[in-house]
Amino acid sequence: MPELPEVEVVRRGLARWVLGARLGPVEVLHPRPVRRHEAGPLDFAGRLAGVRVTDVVRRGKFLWLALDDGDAVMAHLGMSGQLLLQPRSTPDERHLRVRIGLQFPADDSAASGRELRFVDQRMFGGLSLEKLVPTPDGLPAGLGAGGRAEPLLPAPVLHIARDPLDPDLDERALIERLRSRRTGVKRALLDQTLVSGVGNIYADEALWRARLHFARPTDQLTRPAARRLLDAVREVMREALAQGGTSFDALYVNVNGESGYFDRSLAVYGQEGRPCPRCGTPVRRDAFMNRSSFTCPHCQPRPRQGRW
DNA sequence: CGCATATCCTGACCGC
DNA sequence: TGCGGTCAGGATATGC
Repeated sequence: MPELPEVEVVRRGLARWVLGARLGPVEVLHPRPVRRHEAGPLDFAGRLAGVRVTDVVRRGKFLWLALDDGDAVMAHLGMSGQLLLQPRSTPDERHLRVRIGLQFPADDSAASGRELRFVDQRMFGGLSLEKLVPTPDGLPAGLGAGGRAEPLLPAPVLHIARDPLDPDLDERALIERLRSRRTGVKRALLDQTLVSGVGNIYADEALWRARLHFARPTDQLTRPAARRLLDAVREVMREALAQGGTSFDALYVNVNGESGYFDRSLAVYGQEGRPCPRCGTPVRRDAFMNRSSFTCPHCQPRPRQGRW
């Protein structure tokens, strides 16, 4: 499942290869992934044709192509979304949903002859055309190509909080907001309006590193504990990015949540019954929020009055 | 308002 | 072989 590190790998790939390209023609093969576009798939395709990509920006799990007409193509990969830069001759993927033609300013671009494909089996994700608006705090919206600070963000991203890798994240304020919540710490981590980019996998991995149980009430967290948790989130995301990012030089942009990182480096997520890498106690799985949470029962003891 | 939960969606997998 | 049930979970709408 694509969380922040996987989306960042895609952003880097796109920034490298799609910057400056003109979009079009656009073909929507399934209406659901463009459901956010009120005027419908045909309008979506028509409006994209001819615009030029000026930057590729990310906040949390949201990604957008800034366009030279002041709008942006916003993308969310949901659970199974992929953005692929494929040769036009490559046969359509089984779950190809949107095809976006690319015209490059120079014929010698390594990406010439390729098109951008949105592939998504389960269609929780999608693409939409959005207005770019200033951030409420006046700080940059996110980082684009070459580390450029972009001042604008798509309107639907306004309520999405800064992510742990954002240099403008106000960590002190976040810690106080976290501690003022009346819920369990994992629920808070997954709340994209508090801090963005964290999904089920990195939440479990960070909680394990910080030795916190997911049901620990947020208002019981000391400031140092909250700080350790945020550091753990950043650390696990940076490590994942380093491993997942090994192939972003290749002319191929891919995310399917099954990079080598997933197989090799997860301490607890998906590891039910396997030994905790720290103490050897078998990892435990609990149902939580209609999904699973993985913990080491020894390193992360359940609080007496936990909030699931 | 803050917090919790139902919903969307497809395909792999399992037991019968 | 087929069938029904379960599971995966990010964002959002709705409920309390």
